[in-house]
Amino acid sequence: MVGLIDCNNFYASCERLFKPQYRQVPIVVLSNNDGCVIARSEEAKQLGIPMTAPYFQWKPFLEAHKVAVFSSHYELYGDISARVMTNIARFSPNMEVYSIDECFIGLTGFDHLEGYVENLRNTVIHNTGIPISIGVGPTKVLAKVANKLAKKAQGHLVLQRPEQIEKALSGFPIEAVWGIGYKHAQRLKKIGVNTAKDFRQLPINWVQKNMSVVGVRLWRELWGQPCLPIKMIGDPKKGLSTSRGFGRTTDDYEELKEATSSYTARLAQKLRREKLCCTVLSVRLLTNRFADKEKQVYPQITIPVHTAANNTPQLVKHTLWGLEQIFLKGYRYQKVEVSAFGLIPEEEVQFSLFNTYDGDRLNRISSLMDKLNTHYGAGALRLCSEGHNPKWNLRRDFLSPNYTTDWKEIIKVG
DNA sequence: TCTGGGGTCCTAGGACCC
DNA sequence: TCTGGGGTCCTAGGACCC
Repeated sequence: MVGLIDCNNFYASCERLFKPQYRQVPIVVLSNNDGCVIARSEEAKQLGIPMTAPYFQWKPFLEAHKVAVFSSHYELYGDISARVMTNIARFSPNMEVYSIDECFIGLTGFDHLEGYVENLRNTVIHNTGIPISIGVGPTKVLAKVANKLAKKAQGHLVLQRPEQIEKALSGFPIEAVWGIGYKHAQRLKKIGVNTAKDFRQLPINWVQKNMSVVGVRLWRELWGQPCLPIKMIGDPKKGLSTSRGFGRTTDDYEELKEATSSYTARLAQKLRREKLCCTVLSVRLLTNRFADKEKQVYPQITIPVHTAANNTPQLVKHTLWGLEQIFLKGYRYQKVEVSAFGLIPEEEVQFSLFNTYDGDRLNRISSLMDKLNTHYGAGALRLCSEGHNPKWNLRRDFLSPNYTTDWKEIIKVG
């Protein structure tokens, strides 16, 4: 048996944790750049605010209904997440942290599951203040189903007996099944498949043909045959990327250069934090997909890095070269995306036969920059090519304090 | 003016090899 | 007249997730 635990309205719950005055009020949390709504408290959902509602469009509504608005604050959420996961870990030897607010636990061989998960739930809520829900089933996909149903019930649900599972699936909308996205849901509904039970009744050949092995695994999992194991050790990262909309569009090459430099610097920093070097970089420009009258282009380039690196100056040199190759005049761009692939641990870097750059020196410069930026604040020291006063710094107008990760901002009582 | 950002996995098709 | 077959690697694109 598998349990899926997730935090209810996680970001909103985190914001609420240290602000009792927001316990009963609707809360929304915005994406980077305060672009759109990515988390809502129960009260905000009741008001009918949809996920990814653009903030600028919904601002009047939010104000009218006195909805508390927060910018996303990943330092805080990451820290609270770690607390929740540490608490859960004590309840199973087998745990996969699936995302910042979700994890699977192995429960095979456990007795009295109902009571066990109820106790788990109460303990986590008591120790962290974050509300959670638990669903248990014979497979991951069924645990997901149970979890969704648990939210509507008393916070935990165990699906075990076949007739119990069948009943749950017969009322479970196909688009709510984990792994069925918008496209597949549309296609399935067209042929009369509206629930998880309907999907399970489809001939497996049809599923294989139309939805590949991914669909087949899903189908089997719904029949209680585990195809998705609990992964205790995360796979090594395949890639890292930094991408961000400008909050407007631009056709100015110099500005795109600054944005590319600045995003590459962030990417390099992320690599260094993870002690990884990359052997491949990619740069992509994107026009504004919402401007349907304008011509859309998404030019992209993949750039080899001959000696794996993670120092800022060298990576910037590569991405700026890439930008030069793909830049098309006459379009208004809305976003730059810089990614790193072919990641290898710093200590395993092989030097290229044709190595011509002074890696050591550049690495020392980068680590010095990291130190100074940690001390004086992000962006205190940066490359000239990042520009003087970048207009694409994150907009975070509604940021809450670093309650748990900065002594200066610790909450005061009394 | 404004519409997230960071990931994963799978497939098809092309290039290349012997 | 005939124009292999089996393999690998890479890339682009699609679909999905939180």
